[in-house]
Amino acid sequence: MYSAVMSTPERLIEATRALLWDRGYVGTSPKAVQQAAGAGQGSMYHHFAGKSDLALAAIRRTAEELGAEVEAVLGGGGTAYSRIEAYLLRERDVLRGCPVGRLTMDPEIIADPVLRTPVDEVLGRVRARLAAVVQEGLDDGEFGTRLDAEDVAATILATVQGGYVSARAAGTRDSFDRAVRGLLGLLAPRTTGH
Amino acid sequence: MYSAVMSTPERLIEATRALLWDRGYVGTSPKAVQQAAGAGQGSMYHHFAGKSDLALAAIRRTAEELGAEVEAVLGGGGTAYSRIEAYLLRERDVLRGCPVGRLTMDPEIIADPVLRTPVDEVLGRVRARLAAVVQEGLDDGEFGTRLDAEDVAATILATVQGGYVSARAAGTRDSFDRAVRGLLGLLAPRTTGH
DNA sequence: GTCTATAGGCCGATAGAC
DNA sequence: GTCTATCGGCCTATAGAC
Repeated sequence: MYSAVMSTPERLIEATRALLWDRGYVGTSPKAVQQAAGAGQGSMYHHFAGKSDLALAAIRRTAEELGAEVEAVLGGGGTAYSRIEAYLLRERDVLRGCPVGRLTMDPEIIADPVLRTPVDEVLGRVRARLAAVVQEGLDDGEFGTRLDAEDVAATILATVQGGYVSARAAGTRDSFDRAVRGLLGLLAPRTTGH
Repeated sequence: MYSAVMSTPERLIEATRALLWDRGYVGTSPKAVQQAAGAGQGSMYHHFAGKSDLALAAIRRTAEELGAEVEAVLGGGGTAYSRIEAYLLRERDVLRGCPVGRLTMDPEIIADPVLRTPVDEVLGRVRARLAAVVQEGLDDGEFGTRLDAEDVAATILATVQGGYVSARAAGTRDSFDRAVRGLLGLLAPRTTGH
């Protein structure tokens, strides 16, 4: 139940965001949204055309928020390695998973270009931002040679997204943390050679 | 609709496996299973106690199959690197995602220990198998030094699971392939040093 | 803007005939 | 084993009063 200081549309969007995160699109019903938002049936349909319209507003906001958070971490100062480390180690509710990545498992979202687009766009932006940082690191000789920045960026994003999967399967964030440590180990500047 | 040469329970399990893969647990209804299996309502409830019982049979079989496939690839000959490469490059229906990993996004599966256990177990076994191969590679000096085999194994599994997420978001397998290439680049024996 | 009433259909399951 | 009938409840809206 969201605070009454928020407008009804606001509360509906926030309730939908939380439900999409936890239960996905298929598992989220208008009725559940209304109850969580403290709004009536007629009220919801007055402000939004229907379930998919409400989901679109929720997804857009979640995507926007994620994009801003990632930019805040990757746009900071320090070496490329330290910024990637900061991205990988940033606070996460690991067992809850990624509010955006989770949506890719929903067939109805993947099948609908309107709903899929914001999901595709943020993940694409995160990947591009990671690639830029990796490229900086390559230019500065921070990482091993002969690496492709776009490829490594895809690996970093995938490690995070897949880390959630492992962690949720196990019921503990342990495997997420392991995956991140493993990746950092592979990325780490090897000053001693081998 | 599954071939009539299969018994009714067989057809029900196979239909459930396909639906769980594509639509998840929440998105899979007994009615849809019956139609796909060509079985009636009463028939389904005669062979299985209900939706979760049927899902359990389906999940167990899918998990078993995945475990065997992974073992076939990782248990083969060649260097550790080449076996990991074979695992990463094995044929996959990338846009369909992982039939096991997908289930971790289902709150009802994660919340039910009976349904979650087979999911947790296979992914755990895959990770352990990967770790053994990585350790062999470390012992043979194939990889950079100072790496933890368990951590790297978690990274490999996560890259695959997360690769599916990226690919489904984009609607193309491209980012999956990139993530894999990036990981192989990071793992690659660097004979030239840097 | 919000409410209640109503709709047709699916949900997951049970009962009992054949 | 498989069938049809039936269940209470939820799904996603729509309609129209207030």
